[in-house]
Amino acid sequence: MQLTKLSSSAITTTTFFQVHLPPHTTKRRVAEQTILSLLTTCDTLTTFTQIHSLILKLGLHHNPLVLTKFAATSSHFNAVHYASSVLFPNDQTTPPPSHDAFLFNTLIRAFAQTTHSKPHALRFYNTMRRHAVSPNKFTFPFVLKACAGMMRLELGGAVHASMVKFGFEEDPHVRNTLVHMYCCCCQDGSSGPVSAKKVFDESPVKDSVTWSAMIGGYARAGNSARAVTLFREMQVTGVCPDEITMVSVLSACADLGALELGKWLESYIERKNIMRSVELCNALIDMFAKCGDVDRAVKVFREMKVRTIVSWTSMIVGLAMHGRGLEAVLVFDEMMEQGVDPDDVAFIGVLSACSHSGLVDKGHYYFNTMENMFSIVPKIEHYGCMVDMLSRAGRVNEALEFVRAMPVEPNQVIWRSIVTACHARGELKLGESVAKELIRREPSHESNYVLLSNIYAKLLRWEKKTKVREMMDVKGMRKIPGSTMIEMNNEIYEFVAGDKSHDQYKEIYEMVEEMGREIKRAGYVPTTSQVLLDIDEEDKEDALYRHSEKLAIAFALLSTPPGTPIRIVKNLRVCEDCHSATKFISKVYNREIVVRDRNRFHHFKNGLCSCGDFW
DNA sequence: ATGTACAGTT
Repeated sequence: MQLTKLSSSAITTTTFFQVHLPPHTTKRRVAEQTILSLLTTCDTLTTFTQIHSLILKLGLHHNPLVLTKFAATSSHFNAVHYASSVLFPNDQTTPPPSHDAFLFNTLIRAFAQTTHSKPHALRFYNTMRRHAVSPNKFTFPFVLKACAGMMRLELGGAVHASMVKFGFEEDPHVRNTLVHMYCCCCQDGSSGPVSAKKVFDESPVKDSVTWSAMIGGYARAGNSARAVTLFREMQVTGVCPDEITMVSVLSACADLGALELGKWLESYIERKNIMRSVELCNALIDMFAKCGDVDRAVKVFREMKVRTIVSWTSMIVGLAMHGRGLEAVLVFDEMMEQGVDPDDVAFIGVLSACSHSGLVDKGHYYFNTMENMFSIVPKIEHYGCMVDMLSRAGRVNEALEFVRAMPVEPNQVIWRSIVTACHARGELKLGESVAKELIRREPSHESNYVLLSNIYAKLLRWEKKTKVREMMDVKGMRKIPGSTMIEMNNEIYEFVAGDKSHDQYKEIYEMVEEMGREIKRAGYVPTTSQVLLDIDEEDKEDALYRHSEKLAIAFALLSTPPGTPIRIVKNLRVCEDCHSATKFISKVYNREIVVRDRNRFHHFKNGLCSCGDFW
């Protein structure tokens, strides 16, 4: 019998032979083997359905091996009803006595690992409990993983309680997954991974997985400083980090924009012989780009032997972030030439590269390519990139036409990018009406008020501007305070506007005064129109001098030898005045100043900025 | 069992 030759087309032949096989013969073992192999190569739902009926016809649905394999395969097709009918063929409520925890575990694991099947993993866990099948220590990691993927905190907590009841809370595997579950479930909460930290702290034995889960949890929750601190604590305890720990630490480092830390991490990876997996290299590319050393990111990228779509996308986004949009699209083309198909994220990357570098024609080309060549249906983000691209290029009317023609409902992000363009291009009447509409629809979003207030400032309508300000006060809203971070001697310093918490604050303010005098002599004129307060011009200049990035730059000028490049990281977009002042500072003090904005870099050198004032 | 890229902006 040549039934081991397997493919979809072999099914019919196989069916023909197998249905006629008498039970309990040696041939029956062949049947079992055949089914198992067929399940391995099963790649379409149709094939899977055929195998399903085959199993039932052959009475193999009591065979634990076949059952287990079938259950696992069913998750690929989200075929929960098939799995149920094989598990409980006669009676949907009572499983045969042969169904033990192992079988349910297989099923739960299979569904927990497939993105869209996680609810079914929980369903089978409930079924298991309903039938009083006792879970064992292998059950919990799978169930917790499903809870983590669906961010079901309450459910996760209940599973935790039942885990304690069954006495598995001491198992290191289970505990690690528990930490991970609590980390994943708290991501939308403001309190951070508190429950996870509690389990973490109470774990008597912590291995690299325990630490990775916790560090990754802080990094994903946006608490990057805490993630890095935890990594330092890990080193003290002597547990050696693995490449997965390092990916999380690098991601936190990228978020902080701490280049010195990042360089140290790379040498640490080298020193400890930590495996440079593709994911680790991807994290390095992202980190170097977001910390301002995009050339080093390119170096890592070029030295990689195997690249994934994430590697290419990180490189494209990295280059775009530094205003090197042309290089970014070249990398995108190179990727396609090498036969790597871009995904939707890669297209977001290349479209935003076009948008930030004014490459309107290329943007249109890639947008069309996405649908025509790769059959990727554009999402709201892709439309957003296109609207932003047209708006930035000063083609506000075309942007509006694009919005009208697109098949999805525009969201607030898209309207805000139009208002920003109106502000920059002097289309103030249009900007005002769109901003008002935004406030009407989304009254709790601070940035809508700020946008409207900026437009009134440009129109010199101070009374209206004050009114907007009052609306914000009534609702108890505040502008997010701007802050600037700078790395100096292995410390990270953070400045906010008018900050006086620094030890050397007097010297810093004197330096700011001096900087102001020097750059004015070189031709700098303060841009006072952006100051939100309705005060006289001289006070406005004063308010500008207190901006956090000027404080950080003054601190850097005081603390580093002449000629050293200065790197700072802002939490918001750089303001017009600081952008202009920094250009003059780079010339007058002969310093290269690298500023990381909320979403991109400005390299100031000799009075010019890499963004070409296009940002 | 733990990990990487993602439109606008204050």
